Amino acid sequence: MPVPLYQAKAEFFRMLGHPVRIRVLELLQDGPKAVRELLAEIEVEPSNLSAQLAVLRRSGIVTATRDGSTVVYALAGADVADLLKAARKILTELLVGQNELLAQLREDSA
Amino acid sequence: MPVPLYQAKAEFFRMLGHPVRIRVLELLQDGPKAVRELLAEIEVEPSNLSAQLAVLRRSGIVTATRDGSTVVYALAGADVADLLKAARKILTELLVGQNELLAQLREDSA
DNA sequence: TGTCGAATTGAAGAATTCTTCAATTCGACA
DNA sequence: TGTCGAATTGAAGAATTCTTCAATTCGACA
Repeated sequence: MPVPLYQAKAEFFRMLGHPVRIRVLELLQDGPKAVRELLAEIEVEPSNLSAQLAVLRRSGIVTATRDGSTVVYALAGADVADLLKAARKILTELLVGQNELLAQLREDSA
Repeated sequence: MPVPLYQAKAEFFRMLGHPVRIRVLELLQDGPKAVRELLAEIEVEPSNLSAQLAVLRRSGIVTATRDGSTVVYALAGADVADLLKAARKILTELLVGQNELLAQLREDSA
């Protein structure tokens, strides 16, 4: 029983749908990072970060390797940059649209 | 108090994270579609589809216009195709990776 | 105006995801 | 071996999202 493709896609996007996970992926675009480094840049409890890293790991989009007493995460080679760029493009349009709406509302009440 | 960008991004991806919503966006790439047409192609209760369409509408990624007794949805101009293409690319890599893992597991047990 | 079909909405319970805490794993090093 | 720090895990409650039902809106048309 193969998972329908649109369901796999939905799960993929849901995996991206968390602020901490987004920040981790963005940080990893500059290269591998230890958990401690991530912790230093993201305001979140260690156990919470671990949980979010586990979500990313389970999806396969990142890999974790132990290096002495620290664990280093890296993008699993996938081209995350393109995805985030496409997302940013749409998001920009959407936010601009919302601002225009806001502006209209202001005019109406003026 | 502006919404942090990474939170806006996370909300955006969460908005995409539902099978029905993905299918709607894919169908709308071929042009505007009436709700009845969507309903004919997606196996889901009318009220459920409406709820998912409401999520898409609220995000601004689609627009709804009334045409007589039917309502027609369309992409709000945003370049959704690029996004879905980038997502498919990564997803393909991830699924291939999972298959390789599966193959290894089979070997191990052989 | 009255009625019909298309679509949406509100409400409520089910299901999923998040967050936090305490406990555990694992390697480094004395 | 014993202990420390780094990171993860399991569990439990809180929060969010999903699904379904019944009720409502809205235009078309008699």
